[in-house]
Amino acid sequence: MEMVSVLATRPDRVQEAHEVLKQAILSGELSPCAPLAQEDLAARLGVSRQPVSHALALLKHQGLVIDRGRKGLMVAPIEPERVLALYQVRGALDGLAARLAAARRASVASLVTLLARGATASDSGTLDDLVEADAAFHRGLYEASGNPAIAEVANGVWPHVLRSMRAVLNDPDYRTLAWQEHAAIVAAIETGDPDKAEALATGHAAQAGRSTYVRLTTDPKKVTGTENAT
Amino acid sequence: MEMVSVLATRPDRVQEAHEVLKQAILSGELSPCAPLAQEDLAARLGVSRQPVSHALALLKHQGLVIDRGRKGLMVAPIEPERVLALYQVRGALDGLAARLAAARRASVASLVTLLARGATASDSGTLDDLVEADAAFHRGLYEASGNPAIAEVANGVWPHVLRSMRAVLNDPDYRTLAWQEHAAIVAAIETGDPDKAEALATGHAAQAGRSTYVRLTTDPKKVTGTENAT
DNA sequence: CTTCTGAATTCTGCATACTGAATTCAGAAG
DNA sequence: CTTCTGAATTCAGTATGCAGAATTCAGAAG
Repeated sequence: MEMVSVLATRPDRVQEAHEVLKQAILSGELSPCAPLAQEDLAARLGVSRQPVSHALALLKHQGLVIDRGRKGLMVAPIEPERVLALYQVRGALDGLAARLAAARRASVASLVTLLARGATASDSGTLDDLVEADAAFHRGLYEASGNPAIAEVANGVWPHVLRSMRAVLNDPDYRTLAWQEHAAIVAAIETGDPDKAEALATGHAAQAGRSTYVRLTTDPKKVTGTENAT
Repeated sequence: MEMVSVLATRPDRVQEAHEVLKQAILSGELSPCAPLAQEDLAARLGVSRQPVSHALALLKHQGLVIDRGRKGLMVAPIEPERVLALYQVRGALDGLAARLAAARRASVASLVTLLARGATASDSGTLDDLVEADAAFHRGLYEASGNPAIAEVANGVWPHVLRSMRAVLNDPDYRTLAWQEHAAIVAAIETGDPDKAEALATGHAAQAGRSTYVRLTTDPKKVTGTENAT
């Protein structure tokens, strides 16, 4: 007789710290290159240093936090070249997902819904809404592929992408283009054209990568912030 | 005046535990579904439970270790479907790497060396040599791509691939085929044919994935072991 | 002989304490 | 005024200790 506490599931301090810190980094609340002192973070989160240490180790493994010589850790800087490289990888993953989805004639119902949400967010949403709508669409794409490993691997890439995404989504022109491309991908999937779907998805990522790269190298001030968040 | 201890670099107990446990899992020394008790592992490694706990958290994040209900953790089982899915992802990454390498006309000198090593290992090497030669070739491919993000992301995939690789590499016929395909990829890169290089690399991964899948579903005994290692 | 109940055992997660190293600041020498 | 040396401080890593939860085993009831 097992009493699996499906309810009353406590969020695990390590996981909680991990999530909070991750979000803080992704949202920019913790600026790139911001120093990360275990004691300080532990105090802010109301826990001891131990779970914080665990969480930082996870973040380091993810590449969101890097070793600063010996002065402990710091939030990883956003390097345009690295972001570009990651967008290329994302392109390969998106391409595979789109190809598989088209090949298996996956239902595009949920993707269409996500397209609608994106259109709405594109017009009258906050920046956070836009970012979330974009991420949600791509998650939907991964799901439509039927290959769960794609989403798993992509989970390691997206955090880095999200950090720089705010920069491009500020551009209304890009927003429109992005969702047109999203729609085209869905159309190709619905048609059942794997080659086209893959090409469109890969091209979309390449386009997004280039736009982001330009933004990052043009407005370096947007990513060079060094001040701490409260 | 900074005294960076480039020398006398102590391996960090957490990192050490992580590496040791990871290797133990990859080599099969720790069988799939083997229970992992912190105390036990700590005693074996001669450290306290803390670094072990950290290392296990990392492994869990990597998917090499999973939560067993409430009975702590256990070595992740090898699920054929999951391996197949991962091989598909690997194919996308390898394809991208090969494409980029061909497009930039990367030097194939190191890859040729790796091919030679593979041929040698294929004839007169141990299983470990074969696995290492294979992994080394693909690392070389990622490096030739000039995109460091590929290797980073692939690092998350390969551990899972390596776990099941021993199964296929036992087959002499497959060994020969694999290194023929490797050679073909290198040739396409040298020729500077991105499309061909990508297709060959993707195809190679697909082939390897299928072979592995067949092996795993045919000889389930090879991956169902439950006994502990000393 | 099977089953239910309760107590002991085991184990993980978290906190606190300690150690060792590295940075930083202060004071003295040039 | 600059620079070098040494001591204090800060901080990460590790170990140990504690508390909560769950499993398991033993004993009794049916």
